[in-house]
Amino acid sequence: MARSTKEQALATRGRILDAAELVFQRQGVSQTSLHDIAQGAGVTRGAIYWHFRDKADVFNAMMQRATLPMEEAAIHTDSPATDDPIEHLRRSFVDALNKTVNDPQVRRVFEIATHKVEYVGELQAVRERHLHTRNECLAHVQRGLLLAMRRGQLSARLPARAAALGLHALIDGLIRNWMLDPTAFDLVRTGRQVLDAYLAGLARGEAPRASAAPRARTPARATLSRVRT
Amino acid sequence: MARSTKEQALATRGRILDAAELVFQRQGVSQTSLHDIAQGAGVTRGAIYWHFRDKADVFNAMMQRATLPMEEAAIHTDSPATDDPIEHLRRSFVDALNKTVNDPQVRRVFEIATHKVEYVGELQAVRERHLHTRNECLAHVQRGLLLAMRRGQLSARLPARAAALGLHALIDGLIRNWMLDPTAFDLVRTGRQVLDAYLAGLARGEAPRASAAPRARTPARATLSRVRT
DNA sequence: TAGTATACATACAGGCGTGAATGTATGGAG
DNA sequence: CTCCATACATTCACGCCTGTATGTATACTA
Repeated sequence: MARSTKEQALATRGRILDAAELVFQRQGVSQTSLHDIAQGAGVTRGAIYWHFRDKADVFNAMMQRATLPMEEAAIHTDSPATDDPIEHLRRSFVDALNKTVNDPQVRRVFEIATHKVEYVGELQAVRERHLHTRNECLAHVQRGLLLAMRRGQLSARLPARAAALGLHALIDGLIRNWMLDPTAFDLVRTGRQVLDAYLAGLARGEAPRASAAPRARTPARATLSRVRT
Repeated sequence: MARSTKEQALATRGRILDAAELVFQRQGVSQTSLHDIAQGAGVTRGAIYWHFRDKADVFNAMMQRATLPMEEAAIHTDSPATDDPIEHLRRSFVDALNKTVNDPQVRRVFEIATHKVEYVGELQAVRERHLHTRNECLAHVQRGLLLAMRRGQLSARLPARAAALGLHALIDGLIRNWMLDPTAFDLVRTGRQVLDAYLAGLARGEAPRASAAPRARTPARATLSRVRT
């Protein structure tokens, strides 16, 4: 065939990644041959081998294309030292939930990364990149919580790291469980509710100690009254 | 070779499943051939084809062998209508965390099911079984929370279903994140802390009301009466 | 003790996917 | 206008894995 111009080549590359997303989601990564992807993209394997080294390279490119905007957004939200770190975190998480629900590409790639790939061999590196990203996110959350503790918005009964771990696990677990069956519940609404519940728990302190203590303590209400859009 | 007695045959079957666990964990399910498993078990593919239909059948048997005790334990904890449902739930979850940390087989199979398999084709059924199990667990948790609400241990500000969803997501997310890097934090200790924090949040009510979405339509009070076991 | 079902091992045929090698036509630089 | 790098398409050889068919020796049963 004929050689195309650079923009066309880039478009071809994009179509290959688009096709990879769809086929990966349907058949799983390992059950997908480069022929399948090529067919989906309307090209031949030759085109794929031109743009990428092998299937793992296609996978990496696909992941990067989808997660880069997310990571940049996450990093972007770090700089502003707001006067209300709690609300800042809250909004970040709710945004993530919204994006998960509304952006089909994010959902596709997320599902692939969650249920349609085996992290083994070459893909192991991807897993470690995930871990690294998670740790950065965790550190970010931890800083926010620490700030809130200093300002008296949160009780310091449990360490900031543990609180951040829990917060992250809560959102991560919610998203994962929602992806299992998106009709099971409203991710954003439920997410807001449980997020608020967890933050409320952080605001007051620990919780029901071993024996059943019906917890009729002081309301300690004032802490989180200052929430805004 | 020679035919072995029934116990020996059963032992062979067990060795095949043991080998499958190890090889699946190392190479991933799809990258593992029946020859690999046979070699790990010290038999030939013929033995595997005698005991199982194909690789998916081996996988299912492996999953079932590991998860059956867990599910039975979960079901077992349902019956006693304790007078302290919160503490009951708390102990169940902490037990799960302990088991995750201490039982190497559970950890192996969990990691395989989480990161070393693609839920596609025949394995899709496994995923649906997971979902079913999760729903049962969720219903169980929900009943416990509802009971606690009726007894005044918990505020009924957010519906029992959402609270259960969050509780489940919290534990699930914690376990998943811990599996990513078991050295990152102490699962049981951190689990206890965030669990208590979340329950404390449930005990008091919601917390920061987001002025963003002032969905203060219904008094949100009726939720308690609307939900039933 | 003979026969049969069991519990495997071995042998065979076929398909499929990969990677590399090769072909080819065009866009752009000089 | 020429030439070369680009952007693919096509072809080929190889290995591996699967499923099945067949072999075989033992345990059980009557």
